[in-house]
Amino acid sequence: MKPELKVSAFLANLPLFKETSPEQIDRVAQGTRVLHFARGEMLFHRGDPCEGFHLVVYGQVKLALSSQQGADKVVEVIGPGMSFGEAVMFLEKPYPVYAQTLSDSLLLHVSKSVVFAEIEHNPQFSRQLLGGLSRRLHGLISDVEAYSLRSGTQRVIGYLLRDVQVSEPQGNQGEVMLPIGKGVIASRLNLTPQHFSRILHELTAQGLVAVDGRRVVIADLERLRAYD
Amino acid sequence: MKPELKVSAFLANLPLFKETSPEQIDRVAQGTRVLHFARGEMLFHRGDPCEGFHLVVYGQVKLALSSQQGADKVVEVIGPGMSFGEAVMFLEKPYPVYAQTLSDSLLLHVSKSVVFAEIEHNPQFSRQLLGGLSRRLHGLISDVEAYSLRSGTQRVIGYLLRDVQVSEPQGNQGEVMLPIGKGVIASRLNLTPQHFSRILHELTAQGLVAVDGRRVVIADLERLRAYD
DNA sequence: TCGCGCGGTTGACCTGGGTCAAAGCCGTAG
DNA sequence: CTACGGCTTTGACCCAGGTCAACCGCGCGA
Repeated sequence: MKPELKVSAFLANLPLFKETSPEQIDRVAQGTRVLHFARGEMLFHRGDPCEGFHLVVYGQVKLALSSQQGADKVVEVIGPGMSFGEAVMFLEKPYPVYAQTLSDSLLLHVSKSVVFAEIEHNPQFSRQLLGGLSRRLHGLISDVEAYSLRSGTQRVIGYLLRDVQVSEPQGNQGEVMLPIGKGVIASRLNLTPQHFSRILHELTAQGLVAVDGRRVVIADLERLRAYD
Repeated sequence: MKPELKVSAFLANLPLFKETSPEQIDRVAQGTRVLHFARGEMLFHRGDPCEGFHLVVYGQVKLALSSQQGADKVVEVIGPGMSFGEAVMFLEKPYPVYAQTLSDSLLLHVSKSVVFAEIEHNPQFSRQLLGGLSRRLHGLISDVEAYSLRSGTQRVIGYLLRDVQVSEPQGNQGEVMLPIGKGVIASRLNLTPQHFSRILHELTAQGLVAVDGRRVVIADLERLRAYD
């Protein structure tokens, strides 16, 4: 299989291109590179210029801010099927965050020029982009909401409830497999690792959850939702 | 002057439409209503469905989150020439924030349908929208950065430095006229009014600024920038 | 097998900023 | 002029969450 075909196939499977015709996908594929990164590699630093946007085929990428005091803050964790960096592409500014893989990852990089060309004569694509940016924006709004008017415990509960797999329908039990290390989740939730650990401990003490490594069993979904 | 002409004229003067042709503007004007609000009026509540987006001709609008405990959090203050609500338009979700005027305001409301129609055959317009959303997104990222890794004092300083008018070029003095009440600014910066007041007091005590009602004189721009 | 390193946990202590309460400080409508 | 209501400030106190430091436990490479 030729590399370009593989790229087209990858693109076609991504949500962003689900309404895009094969010919259009082929055009985009012309400006797309396949990238392979090992865990912990840096995709770009804050301040780097932006040449396009990224799509995750498999693996995980964290977007984070770093302050001069060495304290980092994870803004977002990007998983398979998701994209990042579109917004930066449309401004004349450098990246405001850095990006680093959390596990070995396969990414696609779509160049700025082909995106701009596609916008020019493909309204579907524009709509998809607008939808994607809007979704990200909403996510950030709810992050701001969480950071400003919810306690650490409430943020942790919110995080667990978002990803919970309910065991039986209408059941009061559930389970979450944490997809990433606890330190990363803590930072994502604006907590120190210590504080995160303590919150989990406290929830355990109250019989709401049971933690075993990365596996979190929700013992009382009802009470967890009602937590004030 | 016919109302539609007035609408077209308003639209033509807004940044969002600066690259848009008169015919296109006229089309958009078909789906645009002029709205007048007195200070303190509610434009929409959190949870309301979204029928289009808003543009501010004159006046000020705050976008804010309200929690059940009655504590509100101002997400953004929108001034003349700026728009809001575009992102919500592209999702099937209701407004995540509420909007309220901070002063008597003249707004335009552009209906969803005319925006979607325009996207269909006007790539310039799509690009403008993408640019606008991207700018908003960047703003939110830097808000998140400020909230998570900067102290209250640093956020206040950042706010002052963003809007400062330097008296003489290369001067070490400057001045800021606060455009809105201190309580609103405090909330915008994720501070209580009390804390905000104390910070200003502290900066005054250190000889960095002088506060007189809504007028803030920056006495030592140098040292204020270097504040750690 | 051992040792080392990293991610996570625990404990003790501290502080930035929130809370509650009361007192100015205007501007405006009587 | 006066009184009332909305901001803003001040003071006293408190607590969620951060900091510093030690420790644990598991996986991995030599």
